[in-house]
Amino acid sequence: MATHTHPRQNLADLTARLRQHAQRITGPRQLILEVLRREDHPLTARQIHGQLDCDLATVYRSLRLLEEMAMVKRFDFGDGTARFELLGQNDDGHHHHLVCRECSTVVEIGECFSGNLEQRIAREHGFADVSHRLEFFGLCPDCQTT
Amino acid sequence: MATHTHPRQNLADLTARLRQHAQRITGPRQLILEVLRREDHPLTARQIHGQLDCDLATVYRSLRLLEEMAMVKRFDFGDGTARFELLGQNDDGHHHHLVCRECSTVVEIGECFSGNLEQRIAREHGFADVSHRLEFFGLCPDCQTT
DNA sequence: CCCCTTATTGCAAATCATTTGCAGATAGAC
DNA sequence: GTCTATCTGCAAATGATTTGCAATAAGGGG
Repeated sequence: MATHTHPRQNLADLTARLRQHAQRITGPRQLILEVLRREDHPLTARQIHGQLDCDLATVYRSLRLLEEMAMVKRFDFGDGTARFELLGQNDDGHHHHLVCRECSTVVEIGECFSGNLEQRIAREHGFADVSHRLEFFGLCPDCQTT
Repeated sequence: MATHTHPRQNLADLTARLRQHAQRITGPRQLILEVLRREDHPLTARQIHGQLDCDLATVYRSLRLLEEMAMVKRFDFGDGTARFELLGQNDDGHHHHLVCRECSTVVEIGECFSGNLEQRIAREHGFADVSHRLEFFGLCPDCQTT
């Protein structure tokens, strides 16, 4: 798959998708979608909350809802804080990141190793429905001089 | 406490490595090493603590110390709880796991995709010292029927 | 061995991310 | 506008992990 730079989706589409799932279009939910739409990096619940004017608990609840309806995808960079990205209409969101160990800059990685390895691993161990989580860590150009 | 059949390293070696780092050989630390040595899958701090008789905080502190001196490796299965495995003398511990989404059974995966992808990603984005974290998730044989 | 210094432990309280209970607010159907 | 199930805000609860501090023990020196 090429890079998964998801085309900016307009709010109307987003709210339409929300409505499809028989959920209410509330102020906080629209605001959260707007924030996610304008950023192209994974954001933490706290970062999202910082740009909004609603309760943190509501942000968490909304993100969970949006995740369940496949409108956002949760990523885990291993620092104990979840990050969220908006998903395109027919995007399963499968991609990876390259994260700077120093400044936490995030680069999106479109490519992924071939599914062969995954399938072989599943078969060898009798597992079904196998997926994977892969993230890269390193020092970004800016942090290498230090 | 039963001495099991897969003790890869003896306690003497482990304490020697501890001593090399000018750290004290305390009861809790030896006990933690014993527990890790007899298991061959990653354990949470709480699980380790359950087999011991010392404070949970001490387990966390010891694990952190052992991790810093490269005697144990920390893994993150994305469930918000760190797991730890004992490392061999010259083992960097780089390997992956296949985790059952239902029962959390863990299978160790020896192989890894070629470093080419990692190197290309590093070069393309100007990152240095790039590493990766990769874990597989699926349904183990036992959980497929249920 | 005993002593002494310093690392380490136990315990309780503190953090941090995230969740949950509940009463009051509100979106959307009628 | 009314009505009702869904939300939201707020506060308190969770669960993993960390930290402050006084009491304790490890290992070197005598």
